[in-house]
Amino acid sequence: MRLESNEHRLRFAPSPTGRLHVGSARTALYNWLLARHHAGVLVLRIEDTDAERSTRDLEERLMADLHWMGLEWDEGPDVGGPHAPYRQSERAAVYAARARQLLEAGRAFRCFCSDELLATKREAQRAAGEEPHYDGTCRRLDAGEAGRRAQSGETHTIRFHVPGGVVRFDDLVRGPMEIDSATLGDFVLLRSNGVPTYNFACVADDAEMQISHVVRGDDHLYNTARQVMLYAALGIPAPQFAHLALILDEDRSKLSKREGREGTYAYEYRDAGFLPGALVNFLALLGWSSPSGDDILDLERLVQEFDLDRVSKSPAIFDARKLRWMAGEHLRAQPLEALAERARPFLRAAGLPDDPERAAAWTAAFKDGIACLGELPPRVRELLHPGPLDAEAAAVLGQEEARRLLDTLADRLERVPGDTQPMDGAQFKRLLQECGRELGVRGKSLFMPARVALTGRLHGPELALLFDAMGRETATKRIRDAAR
RNA sequence: GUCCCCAUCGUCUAGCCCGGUCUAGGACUCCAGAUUUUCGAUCUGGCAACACGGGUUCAAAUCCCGUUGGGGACGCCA
Repeated sequence: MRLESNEHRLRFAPSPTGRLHVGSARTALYNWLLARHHAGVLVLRIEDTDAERSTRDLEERLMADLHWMGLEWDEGPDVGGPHAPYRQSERAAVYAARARQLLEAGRAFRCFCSDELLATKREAQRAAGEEPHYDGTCRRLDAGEAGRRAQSGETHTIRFHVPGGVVRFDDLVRGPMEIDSATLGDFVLLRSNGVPTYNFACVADDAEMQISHVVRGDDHLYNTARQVMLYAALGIPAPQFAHLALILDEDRSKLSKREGREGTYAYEYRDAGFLPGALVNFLALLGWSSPSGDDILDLERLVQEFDLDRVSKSPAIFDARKLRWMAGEHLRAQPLEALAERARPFLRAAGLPDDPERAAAWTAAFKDGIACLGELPPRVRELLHPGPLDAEAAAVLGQEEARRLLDTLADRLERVPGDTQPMDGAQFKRLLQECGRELGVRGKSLFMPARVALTGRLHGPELALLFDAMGRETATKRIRDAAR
């Protein structure tokens, strides 16, 4: 049962009460990275003690979102493992045993205070400018008497008897921490329905599952103090803790409070066609930096370089612009074929033809200007069905010289039989330049009319790519139409 | 309100632990130029920060204290 001193057993312990949040995604990523970096183990534990809000469906989505990011776990509810079950709702016996242990040792007590009474007291304390917490009423009850009341069916909770004094622990990112337990108050271990609370279940499970490092957001700092006391009372050595500074929204509030706003959940990035490696890369850099100073890092390098010693103590703001840039970089780093394959579902979903060749041509044409695959279909649609010309574009085609050029070009295109001599973008470009030479047109006044004729717009990808993206037939027709 | 945490360009950060090499480096954004075809693409260049006040020291972004600012926690949620 003893843990090897340098063995790393990490865990990610989400509660299935919502989709995977980007903040949680980062926590999951850091845990995963640390486990992989140290050749350790990652445990996925489902903290579904909140029966009201937890659902199996959300649990599955959570796992799907983690998988999308490329994060795998070694032990968990789906894959099993030596410490199964990995769902807290299935581990009641573990918590009951621990609670009994604490009760018998006099480190916990039964509390018969009602919810309403507690709420009233909290309000009063708050109004008096005190830190609102449990006032210890039932702690003074006689244990035997309390036991009898419980026996007779009186509803009660089990609270931990906070011993007082200063709680100390060494945080791997923050250094030595000291928290005065007087600011904590006796907290609930088991609810009146017998279900454990977060802090209790967490400690019982981390201990049982031999977790060596707990890496989580620093909104848990006070919980860690509670948990450290629990470990002590239980006579179990505590794991090492590392508290991550939170990710903040652009308005500097906790990111996880921005429920309902765009870009809050991991799946939104998947649905928008971001490459998972891009989100992972971005999240990794929100609070950690590579010793190399590089920004674009793939999973392999992340695993190789990641460690807690370069994790930042100060909170980071989620900068959607930088993510966009980074996503584009990852997109462009993909081989064209692979990217086109990934693009097909997005084309299909947009009601566009999704055959491999056309997908490849479109992807080639537009990949430089997009950050995610979801941005591809609108561009393809516009290519297929150009809108009306704006004044500036119309002016380009209004030029006499441009018309003559396009007319010549159209003649050439029509003269070469398509089936015997297929033509690609590069050849088209040569043909265009040939026409230009004959008519004495070059530079902007050569390429711009062709661009407008083909797309109806002044800006866009390179002409050769555009030609390939629409195909010879369409291109020829558009050049001819524009020449009239 | 009480307690805790944090503090380098607008943003992510390097440097801070082991003071001098920092006239503070990189990246995103923005701006300019270049690419004798455009661009939200590419390349090059530029703007831009050690929150403030005290110490300590020959010397402080780096160490200490305070102020200010920001964030978090104060549940039978996690």
